[in-house]
Amino acid sequence: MKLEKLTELHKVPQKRQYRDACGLALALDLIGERWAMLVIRELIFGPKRFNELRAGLPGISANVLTQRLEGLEAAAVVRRHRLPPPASAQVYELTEWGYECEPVIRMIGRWAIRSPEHDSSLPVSTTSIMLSFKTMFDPARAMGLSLSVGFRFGAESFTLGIADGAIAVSRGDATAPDLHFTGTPEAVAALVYGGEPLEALEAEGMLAVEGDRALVARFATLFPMPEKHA
Amino acid sequence: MKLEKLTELHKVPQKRQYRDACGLALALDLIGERWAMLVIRELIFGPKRFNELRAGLPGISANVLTQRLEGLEAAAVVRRHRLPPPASAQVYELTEWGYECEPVIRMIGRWAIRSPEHDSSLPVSTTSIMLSFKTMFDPARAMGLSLSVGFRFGAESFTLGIADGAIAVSRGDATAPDLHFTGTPEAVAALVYGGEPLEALEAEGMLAVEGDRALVARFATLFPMPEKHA
DNA sequence: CGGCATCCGGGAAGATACTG
DNA sequence: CAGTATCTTCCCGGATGCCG
Repeated sequence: MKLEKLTELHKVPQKRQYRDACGLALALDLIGERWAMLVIRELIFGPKRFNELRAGLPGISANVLTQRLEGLEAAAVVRRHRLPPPASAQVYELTEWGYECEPVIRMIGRWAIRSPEHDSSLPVSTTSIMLSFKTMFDPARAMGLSLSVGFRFGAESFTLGIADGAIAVSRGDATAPDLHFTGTPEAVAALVYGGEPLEALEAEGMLAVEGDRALVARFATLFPMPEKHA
Repeated sequence: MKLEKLTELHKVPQKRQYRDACGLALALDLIGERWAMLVIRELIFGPKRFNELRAGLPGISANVLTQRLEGLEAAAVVRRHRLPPPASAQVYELTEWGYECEPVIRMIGRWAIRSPEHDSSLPVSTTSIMLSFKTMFDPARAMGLSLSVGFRFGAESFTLGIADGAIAVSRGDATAPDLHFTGTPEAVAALVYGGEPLEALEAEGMLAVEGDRALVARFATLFPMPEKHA
């Protein structure tokens, strides 16, 4: 072991902190590091394993993800479970308090999306697109509508339900959905947010739809983008 | 000019970005850098000059503040004004869209404050304490109450008004307030959030109060701290 | 494969000094 | 007062490799 290593043992790591009683400053100490909020986003719909997280966070490196998970665990935002053998893997899950920052995350996204910088054609994770439905849902446009929609992105599937002007999203296959989409998150985003015609996306093989096509059109209107700010 | 400088001119600065269509990721590109949200916080009650910002952000260095202001200006969150001569100074002000992230900032703080890590005895800026009143205000506890409160922290003064279960805060001296506090933000925090007795704070010379003392006691109950998460 | 440690290069943050 | 210039330190990102 080198000498510097020994001296490192003596100094407390002393994570960079704002040391401010303000709640915002504390929040930034807890979840303000690069990637931290995106890790939380990826866990919004339930526990994930290390490489599932990586898949939803293109560009993060393994060591940084490890550090973030350690930091979020220390902050009591994330909890780590060991799956029983023979799976011998770990899963990461938001704590109850961690789940409570979902409204915050949605509100930040809703604010930012009004920036002229926003480019909805960029890649998007499966969690992002499903979370965006909760963020952008307009209850007024769903008056009297009740439906269930299934989504399949590769091996992942989600269920979205709308009833009484409320929306719910969860992981897993829908049982007898009114609509079902199979494709990429980007294709679904192009349909709902980009105004791409369904026919074009189907023709390119980006998206496959089962269900009433008029209902698809209706569905795509339920998530209006707010106006750009200026 | 050194050779490295010349080569720097050739490479695009290429700010680190998430390049993700998710609104949250965009938000973090815009205001996710260290100190950025705290700069926004400091501007919530109106324009400030460079050194006024520094005063509310203990620990920030001048060059980092310069960079943040440049970044926030590029993101259209902050606007820079040149005051007319002879003042010849600049002020920084949130854009209309920038002001719209106040609810987001308050919500983040409200979430974070439930962390066991929270320490309300740490130093706090004048903006933080005044913003915290808007964040923590409980309309139910202010039923039937209508009052105006003045605050003076050194050269800065604020006015807080409560009426019809709503709260308003602005910069400037209150005209004929029901209560008036003179002292430090920390002393006010100790009274309202720390449960410190008014007498102790007055005896130590931390806080001077004008107005009905029973009303001070009532005022201090209007901002309940949420329970710690676990 | 999943998770973590290590090393390295570049760049952002922090501290201090300095200038118009 | 309002920033720049410079230097150091630390964090991030990528690559590699270890270990279960």
